[in-house]
Amino acid sequence: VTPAQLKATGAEMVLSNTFHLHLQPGEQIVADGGGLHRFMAWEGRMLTDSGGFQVFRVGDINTINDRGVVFRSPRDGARIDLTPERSMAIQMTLGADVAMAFDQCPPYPATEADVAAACRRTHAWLERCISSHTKPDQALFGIVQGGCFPHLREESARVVSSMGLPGIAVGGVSVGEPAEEMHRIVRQVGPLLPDDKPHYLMGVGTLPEMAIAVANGFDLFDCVLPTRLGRHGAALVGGERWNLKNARFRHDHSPLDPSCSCPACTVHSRAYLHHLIKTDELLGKILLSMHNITQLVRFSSAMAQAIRDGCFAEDFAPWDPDSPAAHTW
RNA sequence: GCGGGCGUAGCCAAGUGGUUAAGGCACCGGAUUGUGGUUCCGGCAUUCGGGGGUUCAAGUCCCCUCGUCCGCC
Repeated sequence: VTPAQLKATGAEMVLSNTFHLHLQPGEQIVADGGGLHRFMAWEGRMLTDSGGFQVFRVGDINTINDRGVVFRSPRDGARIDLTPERSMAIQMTLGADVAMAFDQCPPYPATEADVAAACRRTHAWLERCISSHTKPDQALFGIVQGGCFPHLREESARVVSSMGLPGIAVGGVSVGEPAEEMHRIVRQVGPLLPDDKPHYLMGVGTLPEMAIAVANGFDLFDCVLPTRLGRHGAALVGGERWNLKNARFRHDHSPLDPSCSCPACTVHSRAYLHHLIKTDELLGKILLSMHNITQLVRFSSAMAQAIRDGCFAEDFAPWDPDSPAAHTW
């Protein structure tokens, strides 16, 4: 979607990816283009991921030790050497408003010993990130690890909270663990974080999971889901996922979601969206992505209103007419 | 009229006597959680144009028939 289209959804912040931008086009080109905001013409806030997650996700790691990670570029096989210092340098060059610490995100499942080692390394790397981060107009957030082990989570939350950073993230979730595990971690760790700093839950997620997280003190999220679902033909409607490929939409000329203000819903029909998706038209993916982002923004606004009105809870579902928070939707 | 080729799912097809008839597209579902992004997974022919025969066994061989394409008159 274009920056103007994204702005129209009500979104205020964009996450950009250090790993991918480093591989292509390279951070120097972004800097030469006036920095990330100007390069992509996004006037709102921006955050860059550190690349730590992609290292674990993309695999093909040559070596990983206390110094950093060496792996092969999945794009052209080139050797990539990523350390906390290097990640900070790249992120400072990119110039987002928020940079993320370079962490080690263990896969799921992982042994307690492996997760404990990843925590130690993540904490040591965090100190190096702090030392090498010298861009005063850019915030640096630390990341809590600890997998599914409560005592490791608790220790990591304590260590990361003690660093005096302007924001704290919880990572190592939504990496393939059962949803209940993730909810347990969110409920445990959220309350352990300092009240006066933004809490960022990385990689989450679905609307119900955002509500659980907000109920436990989280403020910030990022997730591929709204756009990935959009690209694959699914729409978030009334708390459900609808697959627009389904034949039931072929003759349905009503609006996708009559209560939604996005272009997909206000100017097009379900039958047309179905047709665009079935014919693999780029416009279908764009419209559904915009719709899904709009739903996320709308859900966030509804949560904020419900908190002000004293009717917010973990099972927040404002689209349900029987919900005490129905008026926020 | 004569000679030859071909008929297998909605489409393109593999199969040349031996367990439950490849595969692809389309179609019908499902999945997707710190962006590897046109992805992944599952379903979809009790039957091979139709009929008869040979054989323990036929999509495969034989006969008839229908359809279709090519060549020659």
